[in-house]
Amino acid sequence: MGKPTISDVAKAAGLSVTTVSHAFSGRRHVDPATRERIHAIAQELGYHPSSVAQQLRSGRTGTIALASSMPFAVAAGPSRLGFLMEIAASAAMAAFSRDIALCLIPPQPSPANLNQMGFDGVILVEPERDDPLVRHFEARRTPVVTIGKVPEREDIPAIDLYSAEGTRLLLDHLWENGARQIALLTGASERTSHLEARRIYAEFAATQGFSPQALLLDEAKGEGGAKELVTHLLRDHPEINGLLVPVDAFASGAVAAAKDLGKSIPGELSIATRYDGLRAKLSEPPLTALDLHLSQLAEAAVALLLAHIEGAPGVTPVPVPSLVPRRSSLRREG
Amino acid sequence: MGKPTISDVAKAAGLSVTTVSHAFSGRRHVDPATRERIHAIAQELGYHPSSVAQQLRSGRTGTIALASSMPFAVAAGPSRLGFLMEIAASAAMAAFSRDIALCLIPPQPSPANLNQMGFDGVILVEPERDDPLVRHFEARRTPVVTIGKVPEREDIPAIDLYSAEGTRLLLDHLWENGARQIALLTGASERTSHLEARRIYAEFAATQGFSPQALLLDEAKGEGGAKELVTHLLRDHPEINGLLVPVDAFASGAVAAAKDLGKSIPGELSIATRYDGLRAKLSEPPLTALDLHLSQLAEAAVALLLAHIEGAPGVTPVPVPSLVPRRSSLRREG
DNA sequence: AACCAATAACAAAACGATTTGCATAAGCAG
DNA sequence: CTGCTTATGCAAATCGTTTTGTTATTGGTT
Repeated sequence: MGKPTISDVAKAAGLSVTTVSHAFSGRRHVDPATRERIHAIAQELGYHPSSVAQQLRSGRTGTIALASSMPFAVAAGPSRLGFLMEIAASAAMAAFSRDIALCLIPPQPSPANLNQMGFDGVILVEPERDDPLVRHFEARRTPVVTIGKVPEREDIPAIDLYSAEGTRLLLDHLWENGARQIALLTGASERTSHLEARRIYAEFAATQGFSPQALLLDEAKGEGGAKELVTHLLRDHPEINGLLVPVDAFASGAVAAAKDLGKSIPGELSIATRYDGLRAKLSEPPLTALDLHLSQLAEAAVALLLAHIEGAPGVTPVPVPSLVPRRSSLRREG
Repeated sequence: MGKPTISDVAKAAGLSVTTVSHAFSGRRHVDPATRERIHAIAQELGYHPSSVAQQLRSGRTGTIALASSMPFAVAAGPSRLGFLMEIAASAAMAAFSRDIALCLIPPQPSPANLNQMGFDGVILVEPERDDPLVRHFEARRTPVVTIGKVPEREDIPAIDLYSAEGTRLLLDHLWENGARQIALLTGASERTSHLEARRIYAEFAATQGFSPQALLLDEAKGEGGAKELVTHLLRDHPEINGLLVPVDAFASGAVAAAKDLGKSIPGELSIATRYDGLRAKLSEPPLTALDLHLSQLAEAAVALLLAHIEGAPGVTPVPVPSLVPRRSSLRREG
């Protein structure tokens, strides 16, 4: 025999299921003595209301999901500790404090896979233009909010990553610390953070009067691809003495390339990246990066999503990134 | 008008819901032409079967949960990057590849909180004796497997963390690298990993013939508590030249204490910890630790849980920890 | 022409709760 | 004794599927 149901309890108590239901939900008055008895019997039987049945009735699952459209190589990475997991931890806390569970959706799920699960809403991390997951959930009328805007979709509620501001912080820092020919390497996909980085970079180069070198690389190529690309870049353009590489996996590759070429960091080449994760911290030398305040962003995203589910508009202010200067870009005196 | 239901589709197609259901599930034959038409209409209406309704019918939610009974201070930690998240990432992948979603349950949930959500099973990380979460899920007849055995509960399927073996590895290493008076600091809770560490440590001290110094500390006290405790320990027992501190937050505290006292690491004091996470890697000096092969354990746990849900016994072999020697304990030549 | 098997679709009963509208009984004022 | 509340509890509909048992309809055999 499986788990006891409400009617098992009703039967055992000699009452109707209605009364038992009311005794549990408190939506209507039931005689205190009866309620007491019902609870005792339920306890004894080990009865607990089925959440699935409640969900069916109420139309709410009490579950939200967290997904990333980034390729696995970047999103999870070899050490599995990254951006996404940092957000996941905070989001789980934030959701849970509101009596909501958080489901993890690993990178690049098959649509068939996703259909099986019911969420009240989804937080999507760093979506790209025409993101397939956005399409998927919109088709299903599942509310979506994103961390990082969906390009050209101002209508989708989003937590701003302030990529323009962050990029500016990093470029200014590199410049102030003596880099005069700065190159940029971003992911090739059309995510807001990359788009903004390229835009701000172009502006910056124009303002400071150096000739821009902006490279794109497929994110799935990971560290190895970046190493190869940067090796060529540095060989072809020996004048480059600063490198902005927002994708941290790429930054690791860039460091490796510089080492291979015998370029000292930051002596001959300054490097900065975006996400201050394991890679930035453990790099030799450690990489200048941004504190994106991910845990606050995650909390804000949860709040925004829940507001969106409720139909409330809701604007959540979030912090702007701050600079974490490290050895990879500290000023050379020469 | 809410989301379209199966009967909306049936109505639009002039068919019965039965036929539509079969057209989707393929459990019975429906005329290819009709099926085609049904799919077209469903597509147009934006219909997708409600997973909640399917769950109610099938009795399966297709969701498992991951929970830890560790206090937040240890489990999530300041950086939110730890043990648990590393397991979470791998478990999510493993679950997803089997068409199952993984729900994150943050540390120390309220029981009321848990009731709302329906899982087919739960993976519990490092439970302690009489763990409240174990009790909770057992009362609900929700299948549970653990990573790290539940003390005195051989009946609960578990993925072995091989704490005895790991402890022995670390102790042998410390000894071989010159530590002769080794103290032990574990969490005060009764988790298998602590219990085994204490047991093996006692054996080891007896065998090697040094006088054991085994300290306990409430896990919630975190790094600060450990620093204070270790400061006293080192002051009272200047002969101690090795320290085994499995809880990485405590290990950070121990390093801080040693530095405050002006003890050089590893010159005057060798330190080793268990989990090779951010703390161990970023510590100065970096800490000798164990590679617990968490991602393999997580996968094994998922497999074990699913087997358990199916009612199959199933034994999953898992790897034994391996040593990651670092500067904090490298042999001094003196 | 009668019979049987296969095909295509349907009606209705689950799954386990919540919710609404009623029914019965008791208490009390007039 | 009638009428009106208040206190209890129940029956039945509902949520959106899946599944089982059945009914027509067809085509092929003898």
